[in-house]
Amino acid sequence: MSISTREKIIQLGDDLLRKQGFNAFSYADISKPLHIKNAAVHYHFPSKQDLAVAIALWHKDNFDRFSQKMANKEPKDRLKTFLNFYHSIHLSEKVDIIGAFATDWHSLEPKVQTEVQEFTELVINWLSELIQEGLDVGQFRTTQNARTTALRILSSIFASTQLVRITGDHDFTRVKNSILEELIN
Amino acid sequence: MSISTREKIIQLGDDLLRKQGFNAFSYADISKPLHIKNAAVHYHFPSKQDLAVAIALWHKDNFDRFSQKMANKEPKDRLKTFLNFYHSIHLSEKVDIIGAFATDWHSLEPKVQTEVQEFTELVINWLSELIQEGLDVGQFRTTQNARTTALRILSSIFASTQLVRITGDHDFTRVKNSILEELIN
DNA sequence: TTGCACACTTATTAGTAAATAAGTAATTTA
DNA sequence: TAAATTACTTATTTACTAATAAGTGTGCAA
Repeated sequence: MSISTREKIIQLGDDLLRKQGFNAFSYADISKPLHIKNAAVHYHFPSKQDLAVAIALWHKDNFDRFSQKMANKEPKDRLKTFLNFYHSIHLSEKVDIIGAFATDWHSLEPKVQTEVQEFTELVINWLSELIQEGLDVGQFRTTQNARTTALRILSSIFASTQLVRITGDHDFTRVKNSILEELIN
Repeated sequence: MSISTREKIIQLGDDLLRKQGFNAFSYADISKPLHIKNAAVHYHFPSKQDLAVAIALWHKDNFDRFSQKMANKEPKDRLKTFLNFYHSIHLSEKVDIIGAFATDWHSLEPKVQTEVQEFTELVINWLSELIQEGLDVGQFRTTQNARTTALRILSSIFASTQLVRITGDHDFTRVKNSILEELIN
């Protein structure tokens, strides 16, 4: 089962969005590497905003699969896998999708914003539950409530994918380790 | 002493950069509100990259003045003022300049990147010193070293200016308070 | 008073952007 | 096997982009 043109466009669009920013790539940047014409991209995604919606939905689907796969693991391991996932984002020179959408927020149509909002809440809720569970079983410690802790972890780690573009590699590992050290008993 | 056209361009450029993103605004977005022609903007800043350099330098100058003004205050108050400054960024619907530059990093020329790097190190060093001082006088507590704590505070607070565009207002105050509660003895 | 720098405007260019209409070949369905 | 449907290409349009060349008026300096 080979990957469809539609999927290739979404994946390349996601790549460009997170490497360059929503307003820094064009349909030509997608059509050329795929050896198709710009009109073919418009066939699958009439407007760039439609492509943005598809990218957001793709992330929701991926995250759903991810959280299902993690469901039976213990909180500590789920958190580590989550942070390792961000490490791979960093290594591939991308930024997190939430930050990429957020900085371009005012150039996104409502239909895109809604999908991004739903995806973000998905991630925050998943993190909050994971933290609450870790607190309940005595694996984690924190003086804050679960959602606040989730927000701090999420913001720290996704900002790091941005910050290390400026300050360099070593700071990513620093932040990642400090999140684990601070939380895990 | 009225504000010069050059300064007006820098300030409006900064505003647009942080509200819309570097690739989402044009010289027309600057010239129109200032009632000048697009060529007048090019007179002061031949290329958009030159404008970006000027914006970065402007932030460095501002931060220098800010840190001088704060020099005699105690660590706790310096940190609170710093976080309040980010609160005002959030209220004006902008994102932090570091994140704005970071997501558009690959569309910036080396001369811009260098200025942004210097500004960012300025902020991180200032924060690190403030934290170290707070630890020394027993005002703060943390299990991490000063730079790591600085990175976590900076990333949390600047990511929050982005994140709350998606999740809404209340989460900013949550994160801000949690930074203070966690650190201050 | 002249000449020259400064801060612009007028006018234009070359390039790129997203988007669309119309056509085509291959596959699927009725 | 005829008629749709799918997945494109060809060709074009409209709009906007950063950037530049050449000109203009104002004020200061020699």
